[in-house]
Amino acid sequence: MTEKSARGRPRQYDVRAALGAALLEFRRRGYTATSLDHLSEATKMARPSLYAAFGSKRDIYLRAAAQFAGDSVERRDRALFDEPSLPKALDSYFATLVAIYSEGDERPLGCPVLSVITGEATADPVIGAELAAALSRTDARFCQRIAAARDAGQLPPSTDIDAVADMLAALQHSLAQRARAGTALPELERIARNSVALTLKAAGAREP
Amino acid sequence: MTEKSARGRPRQYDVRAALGAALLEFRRRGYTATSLDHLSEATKMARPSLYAAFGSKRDIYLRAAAQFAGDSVERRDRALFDEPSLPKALDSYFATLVAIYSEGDERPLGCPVLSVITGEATADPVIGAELAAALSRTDARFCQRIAAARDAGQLPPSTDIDAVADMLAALQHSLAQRARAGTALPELERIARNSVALTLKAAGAREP
DNA sequence: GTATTTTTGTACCAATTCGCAATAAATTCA
DNA sequence: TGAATTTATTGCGAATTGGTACAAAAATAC
Repeated sequence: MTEKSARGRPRQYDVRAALGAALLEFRRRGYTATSLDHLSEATKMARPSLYAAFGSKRDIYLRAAAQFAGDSVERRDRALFDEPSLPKALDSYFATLVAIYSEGDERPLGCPVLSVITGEATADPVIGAELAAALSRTDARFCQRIAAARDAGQLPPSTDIDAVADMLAALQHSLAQRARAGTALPELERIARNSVALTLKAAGAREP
Repeated sequence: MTEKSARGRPRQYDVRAALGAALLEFRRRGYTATSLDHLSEATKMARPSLYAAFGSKRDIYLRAAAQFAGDSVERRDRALFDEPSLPKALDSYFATLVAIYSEGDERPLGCPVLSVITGEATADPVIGAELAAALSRTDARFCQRIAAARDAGQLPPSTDIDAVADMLAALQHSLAQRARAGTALPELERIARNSVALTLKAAGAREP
């Protein structure tokens, strides 16, 4: 027996697809320069429908970014936490990351948060909080992963977890910035590999 | 004998001061969200006057950013190149940098380029080129400084100049991003000190 | 004093922007 | 079948945006 839908005219949009299309627009232009008309075209939804479905422009961004984060976090966490070897985990994580940053168009679009809302973060408190939260999440993940490696004996007991995590976060911020500036994927990959190797060297990682 | 001015009504604005005020507005809001009205108020110049003096909104940004870069490059180069000891040079350079990133308002505004135009870089080719050029200039400076340190015997002859420079550039990108997200100066300083120390350790720097 | 030049200031323009009101369309329920 | 509900659509409004035309103001030159 097919499930009966609720009353009312059926939706012509798919929430996930619409949010995905919206985020691509935001990534193409940056937050402010993406208009409701851009979003309307991309989602094939009229502006009032966008408002009814998702709320204001800012709400649309926040929901789209959250969906993207939710979709990609598993991919990234698998790379970071499922591999017992720290060097391999980091290489895999950053390879995944630069692939994400290079997705979407014929030229890289960078990070859906760092590359899209950085300009607006100071003047708009909600956007600023979103940027700060994104940075904090990344920091927390790297701290967690470095702590796990130290506890597994792959790093010295005296390892300064925060300092090493800061280096890895810096690499992530840099890759996003470079992707946004047009750096090609192979170059991003080279930078990631070299920097991971140097960071591990500095941290005193045990050879595998 | 006082110098006679040219014909015409005397200017009521100072070019340097106007461009400085304009850049502060751009740093406060990001590029697109800064309107001609914002710039007009900040510079105390009417919009037609802004056009006559500096050109379009984009021209204003580019000129203001160039003036800022010109003013701060000496400060930064002095820190980086005048100090023979690489660790001291880098510490001094990044201390200068985070001070710059924290200047301007009661909360840090980050980098006048990386923190302001990143969102617009993909859709506007001129802005994109400006972002890419800023990244390239930073890369070139770090490469030059690391090569000088290797040639002075402070780093091993086999040092991978590019890889080390990439790490330092990553730190700079990260500090800009963190400043923009509201990170306080003491925290930026801590991250910079720790990251410089780890980078030098990875590079095999000689103890002073 | 008039002409020329440069700058300032007012007024205006066309287009865009975000957001809303009202209505029509498409479904289910009673 | 009509009512209720949800969604889509058209039209609109107020405000903003980047930019321009033109006249007035303020100086020098003759």
